[in-house]
Amino acid sequence: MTTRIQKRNRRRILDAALEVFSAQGFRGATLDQIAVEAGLSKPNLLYYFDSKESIHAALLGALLATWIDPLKAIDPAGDPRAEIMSYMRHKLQMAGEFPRESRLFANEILQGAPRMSGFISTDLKALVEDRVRVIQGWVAAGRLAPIDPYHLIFSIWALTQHYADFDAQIRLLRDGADPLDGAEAFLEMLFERLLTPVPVTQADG
Amino acid sequence: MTTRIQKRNRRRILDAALEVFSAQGFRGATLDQIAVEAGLSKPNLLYYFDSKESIHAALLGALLATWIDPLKAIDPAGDPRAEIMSYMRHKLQMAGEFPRESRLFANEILQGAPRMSGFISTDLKALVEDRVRVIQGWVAAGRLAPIDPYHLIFSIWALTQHYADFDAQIRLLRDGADPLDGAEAFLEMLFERLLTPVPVTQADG
DNA sequence: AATGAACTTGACTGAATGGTCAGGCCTGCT
DNA sequence: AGCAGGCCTGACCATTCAGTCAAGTTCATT
Repeated sequence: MTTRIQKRNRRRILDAALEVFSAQGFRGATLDQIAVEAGLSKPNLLYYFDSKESIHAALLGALLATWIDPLKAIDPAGDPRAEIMSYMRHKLQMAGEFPRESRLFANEILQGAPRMSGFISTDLKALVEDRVRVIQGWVAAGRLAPIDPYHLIFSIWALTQHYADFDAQIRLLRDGADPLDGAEAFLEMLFERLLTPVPVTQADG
Repeated sequence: MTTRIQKRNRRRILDAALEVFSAQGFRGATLDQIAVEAGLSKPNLLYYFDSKESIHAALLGALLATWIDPLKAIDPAGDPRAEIMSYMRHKLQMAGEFPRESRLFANEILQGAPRMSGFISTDLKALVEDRVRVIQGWVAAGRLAPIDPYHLIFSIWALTQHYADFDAQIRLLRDGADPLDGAEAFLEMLFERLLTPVPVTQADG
């Protein structure tokens, strides 16, 4: 069983580790940094977790569920455009609320997903393929303008996570302003137009 | 002056270092890895470069110019939509041709741009601000539908670099298919629609 | 062929870092 | 209060890694 102290310290460690891993990557992070950030001694860290690796694994494990939930929430019976817009909004909100998690994930993928390829090529792949089929179904039923479902999903990921992952760059370019300023309105417009079939004009014909 | 051998070995080292740094990040990369990849001994690496840091600096330095060139190439006198589409296409092509450079850059920004904040907050910032003004000028002149110039630029960066930076994930999700398959057509459509003003329909009024 | 400069390397050093361990300190329970 | 188990730590170890160096080899030039 887990005691009160265990709960508190595990939480502290994971929070500190998220801070450090997301900012430095796995190899760049050190147990000493995490220990300082957590306000614990290094041996005490290793009392609660077997190794640096296992702290990282715990973080990734916790991340996976939260990461794919919004994609699951897409309702095949709902209005196609509304469902996709809602998914995009949800992802953008997560980029704002959990930027460290986003960067942890980005670090992992950038390095070739060494500790996540299993999850990606099984669970995530199955889910994405399912959602791809949902979107294809919408298109086939004439409820959505023809679109490549994979690239639609990738574009939502790219555009929303960019605000968390490239936060440092955006801040430097915009005098420290919150990177998400104006992002929602912009993405709203972007996806609204992307999902709206363009009327054929005489000029094109 | 630089000899034939110097030229060859410096090139080998930088190429090997790009391979390793882009895949492992600065701290994750080791001089031994780079030495093996370059087919040289570690002390020999340090005969050509002062330190690990200076190899990295050389790579970033070389990257900067190539990185901002396309943005410079946007012509204020050209057709707004054509110029922006051309910029997007150029960036996408770079993601395909220089994915390692893109990941090197992504690694750097993810870690908070510790070695690039100077460049970003001066040169790049000035250039981006200039291009923002160009786009605002186009909008003011009625040559382009109203749009937030910053987010337009960010969206081009996000969408194109995603294919290089998240290459591993996309490959795992699409059975190893080239991530760029279909990307150009998709982005073409996306930005075409984004930059095309939507006609007002009766349903909205 | 001779010579000096450019190039190369095995063997090394010191610092950083993940992890161990013996022993001490709390905390909750009786 | 006493005590058993959970909690914590200083000191330590082994490994990794950036960087050094003295000594050798190759190259261009004459």
